[in-house]
Amino acid sequence: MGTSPSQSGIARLCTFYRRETWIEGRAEDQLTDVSRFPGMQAVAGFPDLHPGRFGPVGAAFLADRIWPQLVGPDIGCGMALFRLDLPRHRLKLDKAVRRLAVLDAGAAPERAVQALAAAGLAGRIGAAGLGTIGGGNHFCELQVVAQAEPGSPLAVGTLCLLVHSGSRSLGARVLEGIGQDWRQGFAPGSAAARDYLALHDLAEAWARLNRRLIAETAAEALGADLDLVCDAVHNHLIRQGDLWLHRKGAASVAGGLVPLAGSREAESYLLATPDAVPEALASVSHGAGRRYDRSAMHGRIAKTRSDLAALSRTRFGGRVVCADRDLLIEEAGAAYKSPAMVVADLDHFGLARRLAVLEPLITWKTGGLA
DNA sequence: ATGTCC
Repeated sequence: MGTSPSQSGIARLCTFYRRETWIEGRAEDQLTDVSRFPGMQAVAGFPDLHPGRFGPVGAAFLADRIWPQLVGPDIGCGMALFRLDLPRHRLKLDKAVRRLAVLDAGAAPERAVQALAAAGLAGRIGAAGLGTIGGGNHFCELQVVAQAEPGSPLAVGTLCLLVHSGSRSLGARVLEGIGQDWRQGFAPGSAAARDYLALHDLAEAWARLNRRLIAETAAEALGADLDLVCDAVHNHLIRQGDLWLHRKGAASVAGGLVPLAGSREAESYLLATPDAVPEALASVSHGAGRRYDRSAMHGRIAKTRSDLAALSRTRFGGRVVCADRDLLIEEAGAAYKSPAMVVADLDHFGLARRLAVLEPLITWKTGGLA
């Protein structure tokens, strides 16, 4: 673990990647910048660290103030893994792709309203948009367990759904709606902080519900029952005594199990997360981390028919459904680092242990024209 | 990240 010398008034900064792990310099600069925010107590950087708009992604920040930009616009975004009771031999890939097209419409309105009420959120936040995946790096992926370690809750051959999504336009509206004052952070107890926290908590609850409804919609389309294995939020804010823990692209280990997303060309992982290293701020990586930003990918992959066709098939024999050609290129497997290296780093520092390896079968981004 | 910006 890399640790900066701690002095009075300077945050403790710990990084959890080995020397041989490539981290973009600009992301490390952002991590240092944030560690110098007034009142910052501790910062943890993980091996999927990469640059973001307001600060690094793949990090956790403990502060005596509330910094909405360190959570970002997609409040409550997270990764949820579900087990399906569908036997693999009954899965017909192309038929499943056709059936999953219902994902573009989101959850049925009656179901969305009912789920919102059951979650105690009726009248506090809208049901519109529930069950929609969104854009960017979000997806709903059908996976199969390829390897399982002792203690894994998932057996080899089990079909799963991994859902990566958040609060859609709700979280973005929260960040935009609080004006520009947030650039200096909010003092806890201030009216601004209370307003932000109330909306933040709603957006986080909505996002968790959103992931479940996406998975339920997909499972129903496949004729399968499902049960939740784990759901780990990675963009949020949570109180820790007198301090505030901000996570940006860093998964909470509160549930003891965390899904770590691979890419279209790399396996995902189920991790056991013991929370035994206080400097890691009860957080781990949530994915492989970007190697190339979105614009750089357009310079690396041509928008030819054959290149786009290649991106729609994976080395696992799977399918990628993404009618938005730009997004397909921006989210190509080549845009991401190796999740195996990320997991190796987390294991090296005692933050996570590999329980299962999952291969992608169908990645659903968007079937409609964007 | 955004029924987003060009």
